[in-house]
Amino acid sequence: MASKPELDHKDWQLLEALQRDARQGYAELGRAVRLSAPAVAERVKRLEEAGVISGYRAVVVPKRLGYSIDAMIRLRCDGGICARIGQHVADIHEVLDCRRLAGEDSALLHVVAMSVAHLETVLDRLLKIHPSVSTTTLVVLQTPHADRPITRAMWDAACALSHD
Amino acid sequence: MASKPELDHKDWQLLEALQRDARQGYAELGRAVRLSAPAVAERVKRLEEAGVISGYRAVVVPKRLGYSIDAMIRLRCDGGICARIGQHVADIHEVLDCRRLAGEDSALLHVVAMSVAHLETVLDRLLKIHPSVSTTTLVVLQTPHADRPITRAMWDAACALSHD
DNA sequence: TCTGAAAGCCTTTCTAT
DNA sequence: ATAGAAAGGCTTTCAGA
Repeated sequence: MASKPELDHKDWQLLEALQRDARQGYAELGRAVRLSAPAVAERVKRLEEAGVISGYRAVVVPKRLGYSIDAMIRLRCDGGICARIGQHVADIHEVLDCRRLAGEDSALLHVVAMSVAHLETVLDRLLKIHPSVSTTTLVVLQTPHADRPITRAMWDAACALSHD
Repeated sequence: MASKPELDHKDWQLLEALQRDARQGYAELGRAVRLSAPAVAERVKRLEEAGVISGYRAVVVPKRLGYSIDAMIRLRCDGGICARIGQHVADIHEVLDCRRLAGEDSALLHVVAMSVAHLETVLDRLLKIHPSVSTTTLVVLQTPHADRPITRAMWDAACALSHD
């Protein structure tokens, strides 16, 4: 899971281009990296098969669909509950992200809601998971950076620090 | 920013399909939603122009590039610093997400690192922003859900609750 | 692993409804 | 807002290196 596949300069260019716009075609990508379309298609397929690229997603803006509230919810709960937190929130669709943590909090959720009343129903559902569950809700005021791309510059700098 | 554009069933089908795989072509989408390719292209363009779709991204897996550590960092700091937290972390590329919060914490960052030593250098850079900055680091053990799609089922249920 | 060629399909634009 | 038609471009496969 944590291997470092050998990515050359063109692989990085393709990765960066596809993070910028996943709908670019192979011909267009090929022009950008100076490779033929079939060569690009092969490289991209290899990146997918290596698990470096896990998919391609349209980015949907919840605010534009009426979700005016964006919140992060810190959860504390018993070990057994937290170990299965993903299953417990699986059918609460307002939970967009769910991470289990080591540290002060047991888990962290990213939640969207259409109103304060709606947020309240989500919190109620979370508290109903188990009596040991308690929550701290943090409302997002702004998101200066979301899902920034992983770039070659970033990777090179990190490798220099980790020297291996 | 928080309007609810009228999305019909086919718009939702397109949104869901593009969240599943952003590289599908218009012809393929058209077959799925029973619409001609030009009609699909127009609808997708409208969703983009309405800001419902803000872009298309390849999902890159940091672990597969050597980033073995995934952490959430809670920040506390003076108001003036936090108001500009996005700028302050802009050139710390290990920060993939940055949100300013209302509540116990002033901001929350999603950070990746290649090693504990690397994570330490990131923390040091964060603390160097200003003397008022303090951090709480939470290491991610697992991510049962990441960026779940926004679906019509979810939206319908939410609208029923918010009845408007 | 790449290029180049070829077939078939797709995107895009335009027209008309 | 959609379908249909047409031109050009694109994807995909295959051969050859």
